[in-house]
Amino acid sequence: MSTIKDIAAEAGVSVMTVSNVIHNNYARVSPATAQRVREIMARHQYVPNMAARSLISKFSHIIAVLLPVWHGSAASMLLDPYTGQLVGYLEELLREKQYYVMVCSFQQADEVLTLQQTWQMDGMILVLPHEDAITRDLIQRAQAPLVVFDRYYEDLPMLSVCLNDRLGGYTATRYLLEKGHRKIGFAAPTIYESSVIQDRFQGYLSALSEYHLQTKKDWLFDGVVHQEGGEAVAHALSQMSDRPTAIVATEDLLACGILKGCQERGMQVPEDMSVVGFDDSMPAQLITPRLTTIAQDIRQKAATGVQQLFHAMEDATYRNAHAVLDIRLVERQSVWDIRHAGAGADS
Amino acid sequence: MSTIKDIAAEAGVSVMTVSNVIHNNYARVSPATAQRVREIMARHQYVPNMAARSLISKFSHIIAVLLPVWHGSAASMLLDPYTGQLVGYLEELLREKQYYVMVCSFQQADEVLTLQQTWQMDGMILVLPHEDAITRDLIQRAQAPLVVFDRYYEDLPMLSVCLNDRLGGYTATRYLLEKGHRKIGFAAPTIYESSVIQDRFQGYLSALSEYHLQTKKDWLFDGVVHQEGGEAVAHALSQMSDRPTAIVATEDLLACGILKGCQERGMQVPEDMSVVGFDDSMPAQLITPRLTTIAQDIRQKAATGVQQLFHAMEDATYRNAHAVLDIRLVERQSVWDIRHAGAGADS
DNA sequence: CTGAAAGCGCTTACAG
DNA sequence: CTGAAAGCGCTTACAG
Repeated sequence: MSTIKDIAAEAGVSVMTVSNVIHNNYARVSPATAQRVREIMARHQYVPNMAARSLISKFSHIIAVLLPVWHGSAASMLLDPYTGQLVGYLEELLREKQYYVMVCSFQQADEVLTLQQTWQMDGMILVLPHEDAITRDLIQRAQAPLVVFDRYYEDLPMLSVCLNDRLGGYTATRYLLEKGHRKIGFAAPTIYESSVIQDRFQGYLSALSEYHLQTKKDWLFDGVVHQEGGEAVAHALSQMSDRPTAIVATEDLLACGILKGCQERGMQVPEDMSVVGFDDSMPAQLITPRLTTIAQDIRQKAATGVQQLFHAMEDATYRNAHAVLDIRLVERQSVWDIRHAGAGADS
Repeated sequence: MSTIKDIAAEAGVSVMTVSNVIHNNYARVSPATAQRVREIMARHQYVPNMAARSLISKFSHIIAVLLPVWHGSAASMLLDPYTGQLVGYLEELLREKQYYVMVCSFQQADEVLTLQQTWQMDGMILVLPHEDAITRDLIQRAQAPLVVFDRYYEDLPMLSVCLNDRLGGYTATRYLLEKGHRKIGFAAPTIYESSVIQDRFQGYLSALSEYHLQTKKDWLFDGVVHQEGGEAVAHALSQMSDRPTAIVATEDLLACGILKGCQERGMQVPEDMSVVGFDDSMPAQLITPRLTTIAQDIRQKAATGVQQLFHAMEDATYRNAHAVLDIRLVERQSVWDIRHAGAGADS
């Protein structure tokens, strides 16, 4: 609870000398004085007050991790294993750089702008962006550098970190095609509203077209989220006369719901229904059969976003950059090889 | 970016009048003035600077959510579905009360104390406490109200929110006994170091003793965490000559790992190995068979902790309270009824 | 190498 | 009902 003033008094120097010691301005303070002041600070367990520092220096070392509120409840977001992990890595990386992280759920862009001003936040990170309108609004009106994960807009200068989602959709679909599948469906929380899902969808379509195949309207499942969404897809599939033999799902939990729902409706998985997921998050290893999925390196993704953010905080002209990270297919057991009645894959 | 000074100048009043308008001190400012000032603030989108406010008022409205770093990596903590959900609810509840939440991973109590002083944090919440030594140190040296989830020490004044863990362990075990099981094992991340797990273990033992049964050293699995831990348990079980027919696991993910590991080693689940989990978190519904588990109301738990915290922030004498929340058994399909060869449970 | 002074944006007694 | 003044803990030019 001691202040810079107390330290200065005890050391018999001015407060500005103490300040210089704190900031290691060696040019401005003699080694002997520095040493003495440092000892006194240690003895008093002196901790600088960030409020005072922030008030005068205009930066706070606070980074906001922004969590959009979906469907009225803020709590669900960290339940999502992918988001939880991403936020965990972000905290770890930011802390290493001596920054503080505030997690803030929000519904409207205005709330974020207010928050940013309230604390003079140095930067912001948006994960799991929901509605386009709000996200665009935020990007355009943000008063501090903002990095957006998993969404981009070509017509807006912005900092984004995405996967090579087109390749992801393509790779998942291509893999199914190579295993002999010709009737392949696609399931996503929202096919047409998110750039990322749109890209995965385009990848899916382009893989199909390489085989001169087309999708079928019935095989497109839009607006399905998490396990419940997947189970709804399974229900729809079970009712279908001309059923696909495989589904590309844009989220592991969704893929798991499909697998589980199909099993519970008497289908064999993967024999009767193959599924490829996305993310390689915790549920992928939990489900039976273990999920074949498009994996991403979440730690690297977090690190890339943090890099962009710090670059932007140092350089006011750096306000438009799009990082596109690699994906890779992780083969497990959720895809049936229908060319010959062999097992899907072993791993 | 406008300040209270700008607003005051434009309104032709003193800054203190503006301050009174902001704080709704109706006794100290005429309605007409208040109205005029309010309009000007709205037009300028005036947002008070918390750093300045905090500097002078000694409180910050910041609550720290403290995440202990396990095994060197900070990121894993939010991966845990229970923790992720708890943190999500905490953020939601604190935000409703107009508080800001900083998530901070830490390794030593000192880091937390420094952090608290740095930002003059009003309160702190510790989830997922790890080592007793560090946790006790923190409790004793904290300079602001601290609420601890899922751990308590009887010899220390502290604020804690736990489950009725003894009842939880008892209920899980008793349920297995009633289904005819007589050889029942127990698996936990750490049986002897955590008060919570110790309570569950006591509950387990007391249910056994009601049936005049004892546990066996081989059937106690200590130090097993998450799915990998569960798979290690399954491996050990598969090698065992005198194997238990059921396991009480103190964490859903651990329970899932046991189920999955047993399946992969050729056992039938639940026929050859029954499992009861703890938490009723997301994995419980994902695994096949769906997990019978001791459920807790995480939202209520979060709310109880927040209540304690605010009580403590308002009343400096409130520094010792232990909330014990109810549990309930959720019957699903992971327990086999071995009295007659019927199915375990239907739901 | 060291210090006195001004000031960041706000609130809190104290006067009127 | 309204204001002038002091000050929270710190940093930033400016002098010496």
